[in-house]
Amino acid sequence: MPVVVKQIETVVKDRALIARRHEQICEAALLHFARKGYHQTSVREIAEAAHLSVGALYTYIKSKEDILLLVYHRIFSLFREKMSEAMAKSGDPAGQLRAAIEATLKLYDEYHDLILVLYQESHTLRREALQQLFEVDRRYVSMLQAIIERGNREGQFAAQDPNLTAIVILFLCAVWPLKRWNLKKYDLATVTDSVLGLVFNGIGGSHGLRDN
Amino acid sequence: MPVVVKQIETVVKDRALIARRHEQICEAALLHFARKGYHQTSVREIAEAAHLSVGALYTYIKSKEDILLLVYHRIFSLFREKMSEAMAKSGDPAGQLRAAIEATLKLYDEYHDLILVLYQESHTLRREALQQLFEVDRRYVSMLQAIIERGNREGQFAAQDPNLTAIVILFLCAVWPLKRWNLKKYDLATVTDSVLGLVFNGIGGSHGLRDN
DNA sequence: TTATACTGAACGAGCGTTCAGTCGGCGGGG
DNA sequence: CCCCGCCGACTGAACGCTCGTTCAGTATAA
Repeated sequence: MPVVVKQIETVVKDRALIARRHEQICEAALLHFARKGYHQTSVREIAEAAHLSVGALYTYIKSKEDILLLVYHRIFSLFREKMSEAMAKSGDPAGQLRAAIEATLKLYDEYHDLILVLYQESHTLRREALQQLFEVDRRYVSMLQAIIERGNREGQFAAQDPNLTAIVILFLCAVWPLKRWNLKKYDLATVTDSVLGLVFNGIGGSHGLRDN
Repeated sequence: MPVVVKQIETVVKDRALIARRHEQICEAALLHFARKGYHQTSVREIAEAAHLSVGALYTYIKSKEDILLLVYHRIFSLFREKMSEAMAKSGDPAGQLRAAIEATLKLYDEYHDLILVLYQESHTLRREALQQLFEVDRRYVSMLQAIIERGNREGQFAAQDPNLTAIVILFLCAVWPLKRWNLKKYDLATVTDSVLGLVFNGIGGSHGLRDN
């Protein structure tokens, strides 16, 4: 569902048109960002890929940075949606954690170029935009943290610091998009198994995780 | 020890001077790259920070990208040195793995801004330079991989795919520099403990998680 | 006629890069 | 011993180019 980013002031009035154009711009930008990065793609290129003139583009954004914001907001809304639905499944903490990790990896797989841009270009954002990004990250961490804490209470887990563990596990999922170039010979399922193996058993044991 | 990067052609003749200047440039560049990234720091800024004029700077490099290469080569030689000495210690695979992870995290701590630049600006490099980077990465992975394979043979570890596991573990160490902003309240020792805990025992703690 | 969406040439700033020129120390001829 | 010329190291104004951004103008539909 298209989302109008309210922080971005526009000249055009029609709300539906704004949303449609923002989506066009987002997709066009992502196409280039993933290949060349933010700084090496020009506004002209984005405009062309979005089937707009430079002038028209600038009636939907105030500056180039707005395009990056647009892309980031797309990530956020996407993840909010997908993650919370993945978490709501199994009641067992171990099952929930497994589902969360699987969902995250699947998302990272589907939007790997987006994640790459997220990690590589975050330092480009202004303080205000960065705070927003941190906030979203914190929310995902606390989702995982809640699961881990429950697992600890029920004796399934023994994590010393649930917050730290949540951060580390979430980061671990980013291997797939960030180290893609040297994971070429593996597929999503294999990497998922490896990550789940490490999280649940460490390096010492593999007790047949995928038993379905 | 200063290292002359032979790939970079220079106008100046004196080898020792080149090495000294390259080190100056490296440090100056890193200072700015860490704060603003590669694209947002100008050659003028780097020259000033290195106490050189723009013209003098260009007698030690051929283009701006050379500066990034210089920085990368610094990382490589540093890591080659430190890692191999850390690996050569204990004979026990578990002890070796632990030493390797601890050494990596300590290095990542000391040069966290360098690592950040490495991850954020790698897409700026030309194909040739990228291949070099990959090669170095592969070497570190295979160091870890060898340890894991030995641990498997001796029954201490049970990693299904040692190569994949090595990649994942090495990546895991990058939480510390890459997620620094939301690990502010933790210190190196705590994060090291957490990473070691996850690698050796998983989330289930020392007793380990049995099948569901 | 007017409001709205759009066009693309033009602008100015900043960038990476170059080069004509300066400086200082060293060596050999007077 | 001095002086001159040379050469290696350095200087920074200038150049050309690309970029983000703007705006006078066009098109269309109401």
